[in-house]
Amino acid sequence: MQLTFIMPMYWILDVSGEEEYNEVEVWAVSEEGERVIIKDEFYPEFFIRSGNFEEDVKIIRTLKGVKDVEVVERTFRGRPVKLIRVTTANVRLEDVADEVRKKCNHILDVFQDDVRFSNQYVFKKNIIPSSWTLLDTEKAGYLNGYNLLKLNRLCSIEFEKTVFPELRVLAFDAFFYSLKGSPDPEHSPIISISVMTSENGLMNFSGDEKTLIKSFLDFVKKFDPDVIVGFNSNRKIIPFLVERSRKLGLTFNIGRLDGEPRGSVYGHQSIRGRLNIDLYDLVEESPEIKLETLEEFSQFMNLPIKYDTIEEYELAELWSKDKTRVIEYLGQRVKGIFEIYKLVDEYIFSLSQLTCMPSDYVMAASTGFRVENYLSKLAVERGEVIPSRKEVVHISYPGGIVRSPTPGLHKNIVVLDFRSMYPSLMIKYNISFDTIDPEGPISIPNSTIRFSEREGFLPHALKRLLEERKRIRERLNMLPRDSPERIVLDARQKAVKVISNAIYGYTGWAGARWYTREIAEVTAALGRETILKAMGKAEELKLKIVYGDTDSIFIKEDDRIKELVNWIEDVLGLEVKVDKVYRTVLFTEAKKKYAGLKDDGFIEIVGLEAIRGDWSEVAKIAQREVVEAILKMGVDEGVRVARKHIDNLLNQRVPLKQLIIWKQITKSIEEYEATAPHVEVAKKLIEEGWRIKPGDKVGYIIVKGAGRLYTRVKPYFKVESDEIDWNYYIEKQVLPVCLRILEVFGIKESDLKPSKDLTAFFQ
DNA sequence: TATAGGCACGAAGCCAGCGTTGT
DNA sequence: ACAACGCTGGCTTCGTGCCT
Repeated sequence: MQLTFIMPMYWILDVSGEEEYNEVEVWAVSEEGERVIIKDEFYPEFFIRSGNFEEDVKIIRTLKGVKDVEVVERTFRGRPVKLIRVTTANVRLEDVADEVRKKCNHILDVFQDDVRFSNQYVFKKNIIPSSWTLLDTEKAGYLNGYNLLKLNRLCSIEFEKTVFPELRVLAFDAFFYSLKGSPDPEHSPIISISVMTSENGLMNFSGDEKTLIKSFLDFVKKFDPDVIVGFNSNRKIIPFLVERSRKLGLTFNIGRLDGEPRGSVYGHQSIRGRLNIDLYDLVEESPEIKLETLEEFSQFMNLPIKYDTIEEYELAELWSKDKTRVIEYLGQRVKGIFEIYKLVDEYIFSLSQLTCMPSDYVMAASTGFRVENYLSKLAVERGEVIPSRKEVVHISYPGGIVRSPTPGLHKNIVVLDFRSMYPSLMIKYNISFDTIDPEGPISIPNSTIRFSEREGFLPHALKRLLEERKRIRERLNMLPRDSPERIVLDARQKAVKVISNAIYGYTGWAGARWYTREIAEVTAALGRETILKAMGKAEELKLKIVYGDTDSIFIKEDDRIKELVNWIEDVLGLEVKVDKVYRTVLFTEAKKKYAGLKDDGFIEIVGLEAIRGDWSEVAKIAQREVVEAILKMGVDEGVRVARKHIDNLLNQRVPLKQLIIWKQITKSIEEYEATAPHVEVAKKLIEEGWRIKPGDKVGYIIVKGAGRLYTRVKPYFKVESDEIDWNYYIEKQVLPVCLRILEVFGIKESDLKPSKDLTAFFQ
């Protein structure tokens, strides 16, 4: 019988635990806004497939740390299996698993010994982080001023309550003092820490270092934030503050219980009882943000924050000269961090709910692990055992088809897009690791692989995601534009899309627990078939195809497009939509590069140098203007614009900042086989005390001189204007990118460069 | 603690061919 | 006369960052 008394509802902030003590620690916020710790007992488990159950069970029972042993039924990749379930107590799971591997003689497989304690708990108890949950608890005392509760029973998750609670948010950032090179906690003091909260506004801590740290920590304690948000806090700021505090004999305890932040999985710094969110993680997954700076991120989010940017190399010097300006800039940064956070929190919590990862972890985790967590949760729900992570060799397979574009200008081009092509194909053909069946009724054109009819794990996951997205969007469309619920729902549908779009790629990822190359391969093959069939039909209908890539077709506007769309939906059984219409679109000979003019006058540039992060600003601006001129006015205007930019360089009228070329260091310096300009710059910087790790970007300028390019590069902040090799920027930057566009219209290099007869050039 | 493959394009690296230079 | 040297052009490989 269902009890009807009112049970308190909590929003799950964070789940963590101590495996050795079988103690789970859940931090939550009640509906009334009280912050509580909820403790629960939990015994993690792993599974063994054995060749001799009787004997192995006997041995396992004698092992230290084994609480319970039972033979259970599960499925593994869809097939029923009998497994030994080992429940452990007072030990680390992996230690018991290692012992089992050593002592038992008939082990065929071990499962789930590598699934983290808190994950096991969340999956098994069906707890959804960042969501409202009815909990049956009893009071068990106080801890550091927080009500400590003991969990009796988890009741139910309140899916209907979508709006998140009011959390206390603290944005922060810090500057360190280093005259030369990157700061290091051993020698570089903390200059200043700034914080911003909605209640207290902007605050700054400067002055004596020890006092500064103490007052910052005091403030954190007093304000008691649920969320601490920074930019580059996981990899840089927090580890630095922890180390530096230690050096000064202090403990950087910013958690709700005593202790320092702990380095955790995915490079995340775990702060007890609080969510530690690093916005840099979001920058990394937003390809639109090239330089990955906070300034660029703010701009990308359309925030009207003005930054008086100070770069790292000039910070120390400026600090001695003008402290106010440095503190001012730090304040601008913190404000930016705070404002950005307010725009992305719904998305973060949605991803957290979906993947069942606490929100700070889900931010730090990459796409593959988010997908994997989502699938793992589903697996436990379905009695499917989670495979271990194995090291395998990956052989790549053919992917999508790209059609060569018809070069030139095209008027009125319709872009037809398949809706979620790969997910749809996986659903349509029931493609999954657990449905591969040589005798199965579902055959794949041009392939020997076959699938069974019983709904597979991945199609099930995908259907759930697609239905969820549809449901959310239906609800969303009924709500007023700016309503909080609508914003939450919109964030949620985006999160769902991210996960469902990544499932195909996940199956082809060698690091995945459910890595199944055949699945990815056959899905890609079906994708190729689909687009080829669609293009064939388009041609049959006498439609003019201009270009196509993987799941999109660019077609000259025509009434028969409707017919094509219907045919694709009826015959191929897949959804297509008109994604956009270009009034004019420009193609060169190259694939994956074009520029289109939309009806509203907006110019969309795809793939061209103008949007790449590894070209100088001057070249990017020049190309963008040439493209715009051609699309809006004509080729002559394009030529004029290109000449103007070349002329600017000839007369050295371009600001140094526009000459910087930024390139990423993608691996450790020793691993580079070839000598490259950006690597040489990195080497120089390292010699001078800068720390450069993979993922960092170096900015350089080409200076005058002879020989290889890598002998003529300098870090941008060391270049004097009389050293600049202006000719390089003409010949190797502006000219090639402009010519790439103008060549399509028969313009040659000589048409852009000043001839001996100057009157002809400046006409 | 890397979702996948396809593609363009610059610079380096290598080699053959050829002219110049020094002995 | 001829080896040593250096330049040039053609081709391949490395490296980055984009597209769907």
